[in-house]
Amino acid sequence: MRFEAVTIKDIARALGLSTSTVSRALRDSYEISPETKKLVLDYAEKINYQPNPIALSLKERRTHSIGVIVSEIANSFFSQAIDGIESVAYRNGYNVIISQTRESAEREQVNLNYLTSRSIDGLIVSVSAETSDFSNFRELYERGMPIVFFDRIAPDINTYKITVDSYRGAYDATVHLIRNGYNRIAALASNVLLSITRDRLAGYRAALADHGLIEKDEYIRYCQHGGLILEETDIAVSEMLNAPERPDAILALSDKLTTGCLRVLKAHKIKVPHDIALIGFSNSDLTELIDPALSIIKQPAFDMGEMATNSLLQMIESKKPITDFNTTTLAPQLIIRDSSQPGR
Amino acid sequence: MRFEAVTIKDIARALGLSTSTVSRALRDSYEISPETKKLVLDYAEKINYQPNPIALSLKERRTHSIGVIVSEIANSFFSQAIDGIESVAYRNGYNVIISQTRESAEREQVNLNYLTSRSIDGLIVSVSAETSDFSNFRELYERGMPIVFFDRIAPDINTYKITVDSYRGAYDATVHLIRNGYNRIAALASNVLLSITRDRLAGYRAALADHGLIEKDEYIRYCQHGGLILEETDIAVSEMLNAPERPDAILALSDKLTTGCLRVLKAHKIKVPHDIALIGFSNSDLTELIDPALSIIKQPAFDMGEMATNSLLQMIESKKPITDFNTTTLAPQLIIRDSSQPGR
DNA sequence: TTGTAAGCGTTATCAC
DNA sequence: GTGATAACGCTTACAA
Repeated sequence: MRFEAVTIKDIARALGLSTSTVSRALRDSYEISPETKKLVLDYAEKINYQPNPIALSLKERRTHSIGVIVSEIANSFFSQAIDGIESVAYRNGYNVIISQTRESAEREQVNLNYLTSRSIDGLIVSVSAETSDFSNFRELYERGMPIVFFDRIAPDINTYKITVDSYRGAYDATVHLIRNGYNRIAALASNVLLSITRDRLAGYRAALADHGLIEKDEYIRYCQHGGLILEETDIAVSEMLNAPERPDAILALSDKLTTGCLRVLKAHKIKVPHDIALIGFSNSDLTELIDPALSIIKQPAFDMGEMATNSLLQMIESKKPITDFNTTTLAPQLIIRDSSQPGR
Repeated sequence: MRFEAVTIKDIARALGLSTSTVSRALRDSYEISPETKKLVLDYAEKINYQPNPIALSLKERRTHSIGVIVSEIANSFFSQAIDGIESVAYRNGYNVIISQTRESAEREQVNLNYLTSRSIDGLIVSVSAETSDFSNFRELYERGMPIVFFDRIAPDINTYKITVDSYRGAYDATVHLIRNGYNRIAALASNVLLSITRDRLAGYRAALADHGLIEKDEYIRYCQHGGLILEETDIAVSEMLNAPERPDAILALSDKLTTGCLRVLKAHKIKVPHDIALIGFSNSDLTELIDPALSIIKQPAFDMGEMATNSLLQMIESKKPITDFNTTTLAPQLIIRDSSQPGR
């Protein structure tokens, strides 16, 4: 099965011209006479000529494609971010090539090799939960591949980064819990390797300290696979519940963990917020419909995708190398609903 | 900013060989002596040679990329389907290029032009809600581009199609409502142009007829943009509520419409299922957490993505043209929870 | 104003 | 066993 294509050569042959004349006529070059132009243009139109982007890519050494690496497409945060990426790419004539790591560093590496080797002009990445070694990204970057990180960033690579103020999001959410009278606040965290896990935990800890609460090890539980497996979340939450002093509130530090935590609590017949309050990072559109209406820290995912893409395109299209990179830190949105307030 | 690449030429020059020898050595050709092979392979390894996929594409006239056109990425059903598509593509060494129509036929057309002209080997499509004219797809298809449709299909194009039995899904859900004592059942539908809208409505109507219930025009409302705009859903649901005899149950015919309908009902302070029962098509993971736990018709989105991609790859890689296409119809899953049962 | 030829990176065909 | 050359589709010096 093959897609049969019309080429410049076909036009040239049909019209008794050379390929270069046809090429120039198609690009409306000043060197070509109006008559020839019209002739070529009309004929091209007639036989529905479409330039071959592959040939152009080979010549121009750019593909007008950008690669995207995320852990999981079917996830509110990432699908919203990809939505933003696609929007900007579309407006600028770029294709978006998607791949997912499923939180595996190994798969991330394979995807990286696969996407690069010049079939893309640039890369937008949110690293996998397992990634501890960023040398592959660094190496690629140093060899000239424009890369922008968003959300889960590579700390030591000097390029554009789009993040939200995770520290503040966790801090504010924790303070909100404290103000509502909770003082045995647990944190359900993703993989400790992730930049965002560390930032969010730092915010949580700072809020506790600022309010004279003592941080307890048994109140912090990690999920290596970011809650991709519900069982993992189940174990983590169960451990919290079995702590000598059961927590009275839980702060969940990622999308999957927030809803996963609620699922586990419901399975244990624990009422939220009556028995335990819950607040967490989430980007689902449905959190307000949930029972109880979930208090969340929401990230501007769509905007992050847009901004990451704008920065990337700037890097790709800049003539001179960019050295002055900045990290854009967006504000998370704290949305208080029922799950984190006593008496609801 | 440019990605500097190592080519076969560089290797040839460095080793004092010809490019053809290097090429053959790299592909482990029997014509090349073991010593030369080792020399080339070692050097290629050392300088991290990666073949240029663009050059290969030009030569082989295939890109190992497949295009995907959906209405919206940030939608449970589509993101799960894309997940399935990416999985199969990844296993088979294909890239996935995503674009979204946002339910606009015009944008669909632009994306189509943009993706095709041979920068992809095949296309997976779920048409936009607005699409009434399939001639662009047909033309492209007849010119040799492999296309597979899923979910929202083009009825008259003879190729692989992956759908769910929408008729049955709607039929069974309606019967379920009837058996639970509801007899003023309304249907909240997406754009009437869509194949799935018509199929689902047909199932709904058949169930009513089979149980001696009379279909009423005022119980059927359409949303032109598939509920992409909440306002549209609000108007449709409000009209239903204002019918001379208010419906006692609503069947929502798409993902966005199901949750949108619940949102509107809640805004109107209408209790589900006490005042009005609700069941609808949905692929969200969170429906069981919603208040009330939503009864849904779920589509095997991930599987559909996988199957669509398998069929497409078969078309792409088949030597002889395929003529014997089949339409795969998967069973929807009816999940009964609280929103559609009286006394819950 | 138009044509010729080289080049983008690779492989297939033909020579030697 | 290895090398030259042409070709994939297109653009662009350079010639005419």
